[in-house]
Amino acid sequence: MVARLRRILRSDFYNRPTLTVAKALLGKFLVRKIGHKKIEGMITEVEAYVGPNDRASHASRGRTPRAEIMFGPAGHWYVYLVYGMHYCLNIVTERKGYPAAVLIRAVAADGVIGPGKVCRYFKIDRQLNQKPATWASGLWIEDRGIKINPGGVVRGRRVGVDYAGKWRDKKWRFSIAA
DNA sequence: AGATTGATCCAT
DNA sequence: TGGATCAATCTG
Repeated sequence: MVARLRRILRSDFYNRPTLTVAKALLGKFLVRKIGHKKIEGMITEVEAYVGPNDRASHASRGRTPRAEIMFGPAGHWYVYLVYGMHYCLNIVTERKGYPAAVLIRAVAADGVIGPGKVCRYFKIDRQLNQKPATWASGLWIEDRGIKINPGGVVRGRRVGVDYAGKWRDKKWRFSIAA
């Protein structure tokens, strides 16, 4: 019997190039703790939003109150409302002062679900915005020893960013091949 | 294909 | 202060 690995990812994991972090997050486990209950699922799809010039990123308009967290240190949650009804969950990456984050687009838990449903399923709302991804905050990511080999990763264009000019075609969406 | 929904941002 | 925009989902 193999010992069950459960290692909570720390800030040094997130404080690396965003594309590296995005790919490395595939196969990791998102864990939500509410009281004595836990909600868990494996991350299956992510998107990278990188730097101040990425027009698809909220940070491209500078340090606005909403995007400010993306300029902060790695390993913090960025939760925001889209379309007036859904929350999206992102984890801030790279060094303080460089705005970047990875959007958690899909998680395998009772079937694969999209970004709005991820937040509904995991009971994530703005209370978690700007909180660290630690046990204390009630939402973190664990390494459970699952390795995704590079051949099992699908690369594609990001979703819903047709307005983003030359940044539209960046293949910064990564998912686990079905 | 359209409705829904509201925070955010920018132009006025 | 008002209007356009939006990293989504559901319904028909």
